[in-house]
Amino acid sequence: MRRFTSRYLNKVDRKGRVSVPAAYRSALDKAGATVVYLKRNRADGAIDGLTEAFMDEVQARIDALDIGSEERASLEDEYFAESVDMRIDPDGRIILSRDLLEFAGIDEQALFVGLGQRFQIWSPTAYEDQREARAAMARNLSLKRVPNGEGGR
Amino acid sequence: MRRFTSRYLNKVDRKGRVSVPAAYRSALDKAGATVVYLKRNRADGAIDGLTEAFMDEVQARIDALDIGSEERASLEDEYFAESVDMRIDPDGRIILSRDLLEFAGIDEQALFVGLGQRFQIWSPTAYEDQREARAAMARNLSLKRVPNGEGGR
DNA sequence: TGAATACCCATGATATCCCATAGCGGGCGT
DNA sequence: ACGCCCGCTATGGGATATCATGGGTATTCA
Repeated sequence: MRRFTSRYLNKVDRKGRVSVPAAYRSALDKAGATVVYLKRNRADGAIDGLTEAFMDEVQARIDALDIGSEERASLEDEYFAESVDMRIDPDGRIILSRDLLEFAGIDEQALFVGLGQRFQIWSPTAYEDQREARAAMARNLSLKRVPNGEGGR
Repeated sequence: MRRFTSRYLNKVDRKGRVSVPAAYRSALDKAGATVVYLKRNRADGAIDGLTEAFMDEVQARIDALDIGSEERASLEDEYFAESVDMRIDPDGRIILSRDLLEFAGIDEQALFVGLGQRFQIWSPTAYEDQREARAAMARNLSLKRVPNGEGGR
């Protein structure tokens, strides 16, 4: 599996553990990653699952900015302070801290949603609430071709 | 872990000791660092935790400036004169001097904020006060691709 | 000699690891 | 084409290691 697709509804046990869907784990293995970055996404209230490779790219772009600039500080805060790096345990699970569970409104069940390069973890009800809006927007959008020399990686 | 992420709220005991979050210690080990530089950050009132590698990058940028320029002298002062190097004790703690505690307005609790290559130590209330401003700025920024041959290290 | 610092140990809470089990699906052979 | 068997996945529980924190004691330096 090369990218994150489909949806998986998994249980959160009372220790806060959730199984990462096997398909996602295989996508992560492919990238040589044993860690996942979980980031609060304040735009939609979900938890973003990001790969090490993605964070490396973010890091590279931030490193290119001026040290001491407010611009750099705010981006560092947005990407790193809002993220947690999680190891996937031997059984394929991660732990969602009380903090993250509360942020995303997750209690018993966590919905994994594959979005290609990244995935999200939602409270099932919260996802349902915004799903129609996303679908409606997608119906009115088309995918433009990438101009030469851009859209890297 | 390879970088500083997330936030950790730790207690400052009456000797001025604070535990460095285990994840940060492992990031420091990974970088082969035994010392951390603590620097008063006069721009935002927090304490910067900087690695040897980060200081090397600062040094490189300063070395590129004109020798004898006021600009260079003031940046040297800001980055080197303001920094103290801290040893981490066998239990994973550092001591924040009365001086530093006062500068950052920290009393009982110290908030560690991971910012990728560096971290900061804040008074929880002071951090809260400026957090929204940083978030707002981040929302209006995007991370541009690093042009070839730049943004190195 | 006194204050600040370094080092040692103790403790509760939490996370990490290990093992066990149930259920589903795929593959295989007949 | 059908059914059986095996392996993997998701999930639960218990044992173990690690972490943050507190206190005590030695040591250093002025």
